[in-house]
Amino acid sequence: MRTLEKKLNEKLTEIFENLNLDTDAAYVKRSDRPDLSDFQCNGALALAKTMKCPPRQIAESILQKLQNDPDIESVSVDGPGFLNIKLKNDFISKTLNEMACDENLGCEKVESPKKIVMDFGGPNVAKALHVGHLRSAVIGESLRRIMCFLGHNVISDVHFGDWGTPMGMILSQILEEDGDFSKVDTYNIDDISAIYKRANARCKEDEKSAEKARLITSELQNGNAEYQKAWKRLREVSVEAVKENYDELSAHFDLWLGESDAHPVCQQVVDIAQKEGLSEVDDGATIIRLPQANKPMPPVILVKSDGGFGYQLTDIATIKMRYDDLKADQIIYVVDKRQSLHFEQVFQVAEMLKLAPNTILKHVGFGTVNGADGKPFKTRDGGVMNLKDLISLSKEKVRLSMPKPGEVEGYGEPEIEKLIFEVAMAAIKFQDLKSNVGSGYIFDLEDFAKFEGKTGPYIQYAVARINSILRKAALNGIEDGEIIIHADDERSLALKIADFENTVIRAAEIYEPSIIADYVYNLAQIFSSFYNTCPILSEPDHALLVSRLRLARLTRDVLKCSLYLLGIEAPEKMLKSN
RNA sequence: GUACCCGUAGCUCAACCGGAUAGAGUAUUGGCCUCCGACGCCAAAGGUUGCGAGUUCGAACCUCGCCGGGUACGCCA
Repeated sequence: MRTLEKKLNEKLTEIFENLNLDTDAAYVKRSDRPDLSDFQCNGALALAKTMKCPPRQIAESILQKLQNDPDIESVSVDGPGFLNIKLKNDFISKTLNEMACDENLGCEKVESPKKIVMDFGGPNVAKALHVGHLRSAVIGESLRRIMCFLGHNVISDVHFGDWGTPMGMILSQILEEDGDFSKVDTYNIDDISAIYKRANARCKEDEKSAEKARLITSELQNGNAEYQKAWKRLREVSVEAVKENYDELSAHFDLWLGESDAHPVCQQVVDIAQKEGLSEVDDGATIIRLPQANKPMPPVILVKSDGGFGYQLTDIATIKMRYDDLKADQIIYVVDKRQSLHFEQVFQVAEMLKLAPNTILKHVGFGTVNGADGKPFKTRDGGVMNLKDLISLSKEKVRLSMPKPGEVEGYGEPEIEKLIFEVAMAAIKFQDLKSNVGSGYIFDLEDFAKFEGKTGPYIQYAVARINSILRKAALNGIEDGEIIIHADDERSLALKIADFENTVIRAAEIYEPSIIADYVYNLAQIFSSFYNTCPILSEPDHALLVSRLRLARLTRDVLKCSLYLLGIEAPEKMLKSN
C-alpha cells in the first residue's frame, strides 16, 4: 500500500512533470503550520532561483492543477510561496483503513534489498560488558531491526576483541601466577576478568612485563600450540558470558566472529599493499601513507616493528572478508565516535587497495556515556560500571513501584519479574535512544528508571491502556470497523499514524533511531489527548465507536512496532503498587 | 599545535535536502479522577539559537572571524 505522503508525492510529481518542473522538488512534508494545512510543499521556493521566476507564480501554477483533486480539501499559496495542502477526511480515513489491514502497517519493503553487514557490540575477551558497551548494543540492535524491517538482508557480527595484546597479557599473567596453563579449564569469567585486571596493572607499571606480554602475543598469533589452546578456552568462556549479556539486551548476532578470524587474511592484505607499491617500511614498521587532503591524515601501521599485525590491519582484513565471503553491499560500524579517525583511515586503505569495491562503508559513531564531571563515566572506585549491575539497579528502582507477587491476579513471581525487567529495559534503552546518536549523555541512574514524560515506560503505559480497552471490547463482543474521521483529535491522531513509514525511512537514511523514538513518543502523546477527549467504548454512536476502536488498535500496533524497532518490549499490562 | 564535533528555555535535549510563529521533557505555577488505567490530560510562564560579520527573498542550519567546551591525532585496541 501507499501512505498519504507517497500518494501526495505521486500527485505532485505528475503535476511537476506536466508543468515541466524539476521533479526533485515535487515532494511534501508534514506541515509546520498545522493551523494552515496538513502537508506543505516547498518546491516552488526551491525552484524559483534556478528558474528565475517568482516562487509564488510557480506555486500558483501547481495550485491550479491540484485544487480540483478529489482527495484534496483545499490548497493555498501562502507567504513567499508555500503550498499549503489540506486533505479530505475521506482520503485520510481510506488510507488508514488500508493501513489497518496491512501487516507491515504501510511500510513497503525496499525495491532492491542490500546485503548489509553490521558490526556492533565489540566486546573483549576477559572483560564483562560495561556501560560503554551499552550504546553500541542498543543503537546497533535498533538499526539492525530497522534495516531488516525495510527489507534489507542484514548480517550482524559481534566482532569479538580476541586477538590483541590483552590476550598476551592474560596468558603471561597466568604463567606468572600458575607456572603453566593446567588450571585454565577451571577458570570462569570472573576469574579471567580478575586475572586481566592484575595483568593490566602489572604491565602498566612494569615495562618488562609489558614486553613479555607483547612477545607472548606475537607467539600466540604465530601459532604457538600451547598458547592457542589456552587462548581458545579463555575465548570460549568469555563468549559464553557475553552471550548472556546480549541476550538480556535482546541484541541479536548472526555471527560471533572476532579479530582472530581476520588474522589469516592480514598477510594477504599486506601482500596486496606491497604489490601495489602502496606500502613502505618506516622505523621497522610497514605502513601506508594516506593522501593529505585538507587535513592531516596519519599513516596506517599494517605491521608493527616487532612483526605483529596492527589493529588497523585487522579491521582492513575484516572488510576484505566481509566482501569476499559475505558479499556485503554495505558495512555499518556502530562504534564510539572517538574512533572516527581510525575508521576514516581504514576505509581509505580499503578503497586504495580495492578490497571491497562498491561496498558502502559507514561508521555510525555514538557519543560517550559521561559522569557528572563530563568525562566518560566511572564508578566511585574509578572502574567502569558493569552492565549487569546497571540493569539490576534499574530493576530495583522499578520494583519499588510494582505490586508484590500474588497481589494482582495472574501475576506470580515470574510474571512480576518479567514485567519489572521489561519496564527497566525500556527505561534504559529509551533513555539511550531518545537523543541523537552522536550526542552523549550524562549518566544518571534516576534517568534509567524514570516513568514520566519522554520515557520508555510512558509509551508502554499508552500501549497498556489501549490493550485494556481492546480486552474490554472483546469481552463485550464488540469488533472494530471502518475508520471515519470526525473530531479534531481523531484527525491529528490519524495523520500521525499515517506518518509511520516516512519516519522509519528517515531513521534508516541517517542511521538515527532517535527519529523513531521521537515519533513513538509523539504518537503516544497524541493518542493520550485523543483518549482524553474522545470516548471509545462509551460512545453512543455505534459507527463512531467501532471507528475509534480501530483507530486505537491501529495506534497500538504502530506503537508496538515502533518500540520493537527500538528493541523495546510492550507488556500487555502495566501494574502499579498502591 | 593540527583536524573534527558541539554551544538552542534554569536543567536535559529536538527541530525532516536553508523556510512561515524555534519545539519537547524536566523543574515552577494553576486546573482536571461519579467518566475506557492520573506512569495521564489541559493551561500558564520560560528564547537576541555563544558573539560579530557575510551569502540569500528567507539562516539555529551555509561561509569567514572570534570566544567557550569536548574529542582525536604512527607501533594499545
